[in-house]
Amino acid sequence: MSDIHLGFLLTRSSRESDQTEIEYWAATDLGPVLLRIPAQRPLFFIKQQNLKQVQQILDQAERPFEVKAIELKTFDGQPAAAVYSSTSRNSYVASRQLSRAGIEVFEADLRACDRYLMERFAYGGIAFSGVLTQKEGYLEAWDCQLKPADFQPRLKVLSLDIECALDGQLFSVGLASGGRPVANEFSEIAEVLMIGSPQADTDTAMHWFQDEKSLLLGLCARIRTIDPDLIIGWNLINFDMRILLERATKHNLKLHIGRASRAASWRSQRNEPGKGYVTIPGRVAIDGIDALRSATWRFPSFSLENVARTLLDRGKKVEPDVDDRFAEIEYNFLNNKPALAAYNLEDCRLVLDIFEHTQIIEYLVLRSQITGLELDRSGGSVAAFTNLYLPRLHRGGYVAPNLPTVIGEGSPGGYVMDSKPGLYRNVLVLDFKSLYPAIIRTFKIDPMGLIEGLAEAQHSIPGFRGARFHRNRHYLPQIITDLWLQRDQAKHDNDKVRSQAIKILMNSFYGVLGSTGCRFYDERLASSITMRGHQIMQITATWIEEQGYAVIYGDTDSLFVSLDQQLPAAACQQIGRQLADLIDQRWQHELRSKYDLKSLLEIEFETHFSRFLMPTIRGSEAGSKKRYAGLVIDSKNDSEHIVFKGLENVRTDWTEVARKFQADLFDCVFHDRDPQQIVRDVVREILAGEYDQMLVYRKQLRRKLKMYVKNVPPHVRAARMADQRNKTLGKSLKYQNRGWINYVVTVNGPQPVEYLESAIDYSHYIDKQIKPIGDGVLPFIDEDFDSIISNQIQLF
DNA sequence: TAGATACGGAGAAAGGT
DNA sequence: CCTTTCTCCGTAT
Repeated sequence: MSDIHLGFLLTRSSRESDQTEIEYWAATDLGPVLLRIPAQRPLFFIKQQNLKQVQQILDQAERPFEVKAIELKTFDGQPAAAVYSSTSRNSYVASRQLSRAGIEVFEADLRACDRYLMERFAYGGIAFSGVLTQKEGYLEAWDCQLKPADFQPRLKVLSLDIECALDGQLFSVGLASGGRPVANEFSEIAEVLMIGSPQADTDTAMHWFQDEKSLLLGLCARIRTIDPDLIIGWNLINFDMRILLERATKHNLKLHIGRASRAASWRSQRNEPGKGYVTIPGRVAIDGIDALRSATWRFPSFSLENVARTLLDRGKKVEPDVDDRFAEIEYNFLNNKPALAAYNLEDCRLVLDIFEHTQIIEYLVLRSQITGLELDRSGGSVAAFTNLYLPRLHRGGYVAPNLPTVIGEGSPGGYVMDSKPGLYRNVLVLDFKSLYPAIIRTFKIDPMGLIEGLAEAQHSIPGFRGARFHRNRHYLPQIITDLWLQRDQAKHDNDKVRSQAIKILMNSFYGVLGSTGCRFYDERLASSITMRGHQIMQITATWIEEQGYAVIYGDTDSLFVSLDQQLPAAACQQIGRQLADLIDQRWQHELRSKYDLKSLLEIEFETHFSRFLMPTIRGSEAGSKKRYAGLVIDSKNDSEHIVFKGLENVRTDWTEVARKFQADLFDCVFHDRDPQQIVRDVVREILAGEYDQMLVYRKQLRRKLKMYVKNVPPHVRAARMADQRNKTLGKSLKYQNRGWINYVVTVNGPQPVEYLESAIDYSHYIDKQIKPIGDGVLPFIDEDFDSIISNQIQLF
């Protein structure tokens, strides 16, 4: 049979022998298919001016190659030639030799399996033809042709979680699946593989193994039988998979959990031993933490307990100490295997439910379909941009440039206005919708367009830092326009996942062009975006002021407009809409007359704050930036809420008591109530010990504990004290390698909550957590923190 | 297995008197 | 002892 089939790409790799063969595993409606594409000739590019020298150097190396002049040219206008090799290895060696000889090579870093897809614009979904052969558990397509297609895969998802001793020795492995994840094709699987003699009294389906080695072999067999497309877990790669691979190595085993019984392998991250990437041929291993982060989910803690509790309202109340947890697992392994099995399986289920709740697989699949990135790839903005841009650039007649070697002065960021501090009534916020993508579309910002625009200076569009952009020869504006339309459609369809995936991608383009890790980096590109943004903001602000309204603040793409105090809400809303219309029209006119361009800038009236506070910088008269609060009234629901930006209330490194106090205080002030009582109350209650639980500081240790040498901040002092105690008590050290620390300030300095031994320093909290918040607001209503609490302060 | 810059505040360290 | 600078964290966009 040689029909056309549809599939979704799971994994990609090259096999090297005397030739390079590309292999893709795809999920299809016929089950897993291995696509084999033999005899690929990896290539890179050189300049034709170096042809002779290249021939000479490569002839000496006695590796087969072929050099061919081609129609493409480099960004500096030189004609290019392609250098083909028989294998990736030979191609790599040849490019290295040439580089060492001072000859510039282009696109030598692209993997054959990535280039093949890229050049065909194949992103996730594919159609393939070729003869299908039935193999054991999968189909194989030999020498197939491949092209892009829309295909929604139905993926088989398996959740995996291991339990082990502190030293990594395995106790059990839980496997779960079921109807809960939307995309999941499995019927219910819920089982635990455990070391030990068979026991009858478990509620869980068990597989028993006599030792670790047979457990590992049993797990491999079980996974091959279940045959999932995705294996998911919590910290799956750097914990479960790493340990499974380490234990397998210890027993001289390979972990044959891949399709076609192939072995999983591990590659360590540079400079980060113990962290890395796992490759399982035919299957994708997805860590829930990385996946949620990549979709911009944020939690104060990404522990499974906390995320499950937050999203599912399930999970344990208190997170046990690591040592206690391992101790309990070990105790249960020895004395209560049913309990261990139940615990093991529950974690698998929590992960499944989190995946379902967040629709994270749907997000990853969409991202893969839009960008061509692998499902398990986190980050990858540069790679996504390259996938989209490079093949188009080839069609435009250019080979891609290399990473920048010299970096100049860089590019400015967003424009942040000086603010006018004060307590206001009726403040409007106007926001440019996706400002940077809109600038790219409007002003035709594009890597190739820059080259061509400079060459044709007369009719091109001016940018900044000497840039000029071609009016027609460009790709990025169209790529963004396509995404923009798709996003509008997704919004119209109420498809939040799709809309979110597109938004993240569009917003990453500007960052990529300003990143030296991207081969298309050019200061003139990033500056032409941000500096145009500055200009747009400043001009728009003058237009608003011409209408008689005060602009009191603005940041990057938003402007804050103060209206008359007396205006009713409906009138404010109307002014907001009128201003937005006026601004859109003026930009249309302005850009048409000045540059003969169609403005795609769009400003939206986003928020009406009925009350608003713009604070001053602490200890200064100047208005603050990136810090404000406002009261929004939702007339539909007859409800209201206060929006905090940048202030202590939204900062996780401030104590709960401070955050709550700030919320209460703003509530008072925005409703014209006298705040004296709540100020006095909070001070009295802190001193009375009524808030002790809310006085905990929580802060990240963003580097290794040893690396804090230049100074020792409080959270580091607390962490060092904790691990000192852990050491004396023979417990494992918790803070050496980054992480979070909870501490309390005592009369003897900061102390970790788990080893709190001195009295809490209440005066510290009043002085450093309550007073600064009072001082930030009270002067605006002619009150003063110190005077309000003057008779209480004598207490200490 | 490389998106960006701008900003504020606390507290330690360094520097001046 | 007081002021300035530096380090660190978390945040806005």
